[in-house]
Amino acid sequence: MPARAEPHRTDARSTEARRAGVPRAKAGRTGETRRAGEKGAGARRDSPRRALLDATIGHLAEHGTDGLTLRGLAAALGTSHRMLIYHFGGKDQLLVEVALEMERRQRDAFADIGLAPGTDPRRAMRSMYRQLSDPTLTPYMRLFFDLYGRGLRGDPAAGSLLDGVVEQWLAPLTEFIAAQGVPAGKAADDARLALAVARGLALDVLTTGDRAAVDRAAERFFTLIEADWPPA
Amino acid sequence: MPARAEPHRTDARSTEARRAGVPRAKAGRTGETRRAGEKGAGARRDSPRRALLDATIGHLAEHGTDGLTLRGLAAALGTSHRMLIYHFGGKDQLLVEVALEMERRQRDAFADIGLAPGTDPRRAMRSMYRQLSDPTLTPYMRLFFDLYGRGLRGDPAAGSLLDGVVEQWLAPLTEFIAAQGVPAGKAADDARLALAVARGLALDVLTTGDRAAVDRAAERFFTLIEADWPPA
DNA sequence: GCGGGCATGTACCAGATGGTACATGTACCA
DNA sequence: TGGTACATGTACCATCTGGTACATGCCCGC
Repeated sequence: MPARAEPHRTDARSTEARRAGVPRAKAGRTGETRRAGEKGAGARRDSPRRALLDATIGHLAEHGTDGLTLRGLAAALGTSHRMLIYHFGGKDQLLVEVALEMERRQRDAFADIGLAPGTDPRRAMRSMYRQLSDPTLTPYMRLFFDLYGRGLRGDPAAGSLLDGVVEQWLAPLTEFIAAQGVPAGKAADDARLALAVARGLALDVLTTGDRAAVDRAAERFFTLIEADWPPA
Repeated sequence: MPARAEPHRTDARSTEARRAGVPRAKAGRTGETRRAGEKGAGARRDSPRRALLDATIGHLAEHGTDGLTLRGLAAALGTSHRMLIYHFGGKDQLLVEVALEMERRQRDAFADIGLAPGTDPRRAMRSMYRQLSDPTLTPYMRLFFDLYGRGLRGDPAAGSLLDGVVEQWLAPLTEFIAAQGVPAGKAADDARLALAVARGLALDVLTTGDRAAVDRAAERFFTLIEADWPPA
């Protein structure tokens, strides 16, 4: 009976709790149960693992996923690479988890963005844009495109990010646009276009850093598309 | 006097000649001249190197830059990793060269796209779009975003690609739009917007593969922006 | 026909990497 | 108080990586 039995059960449902410090143990559970084991069927909690994941995302947002090594990451987070393997099962699975979490955050971001019906669409659109282009998010945007690229490249670890990256945004956008009185088919096309604009401009600002110019281009888009909507 | 003196002079100006087979020697020149040397000041020609570079780009377009290893690449191209180091000086420099070449191709692509003045702008715009969205280019598009991501991530090797990715396209686009009678400032904003649309839709089609939907979204953009142009 | 320089192959190396083995610390529950 | 399961630290290892050393093939100009 070798091996110690370790966690990384990939249940990871956890209820928020961002902004954690690194781990430094205390409570929580996990349970790798590598080959045999598989006891303790519970879905207790997470905590060192959760903190590690958040810290990892923070680190990747800052430094990118490119030269990622378990040792380097661990050193930056104040752990040992042993712990990363312990909690996540390995490098690839860590990245999978990161991609999943990023996807989750994207979804949450959209939920928070407030498409409350009834608000002035002109206002709503611009407030949406303002929230998405918040400079605070820049590192995460970069990480988003980093993982996006990985997924495009075929990296299965980042694949999960790609799954809903277009469709998931299309649905609410289409709904919003249709609510402005635009016929269904046209609304769907407009939504796809709007998403492309958002992604394209995000790339632009990440590349050039010229926020003012990008803002102007966005404003042009809003103007163009509003002009096409039926008058309220 | 150790070392054999090898090429990778990074002159690489070469006059086209795409579609070469792998190398398999024959003529050409290069000349690494690592530490001392530096003799033969000429800018003779290229050929094994050129072929290697083209083949590398082909391979990267297919497999991405992610797990790239000199040995793996060399095996795929039918050479030894020794030769890649010989001709390019090392892995990083190879990637730099790839990025530079991709940037060159982008520029050429734009030049070929025919913004001949006098042609019907409605036609010109759509022909531009058709050329850029040619399915044959898909792998190269993917590689483009792959390198783009690397650059965003701070990889100095891919940095050269990033330098002009936005501005270089903005200039001719602005010119084209201004030629439709749009005032200068607005034309610049429209150009930036159009570029964002192009990049965003390209990402979309790479992700979803739904060419028809993307074409419809593009068409929506053309319609919107044309409606805003002064009548001919 | 021969010499020099480009091109290539073979062998090798030091370093880093992901992962494993094993010993141990620690908190909670019975 | 003792046990059980999670958490962590210390070594260690096989493998692979980029890069180097060195010998040699091969073409072209003299």
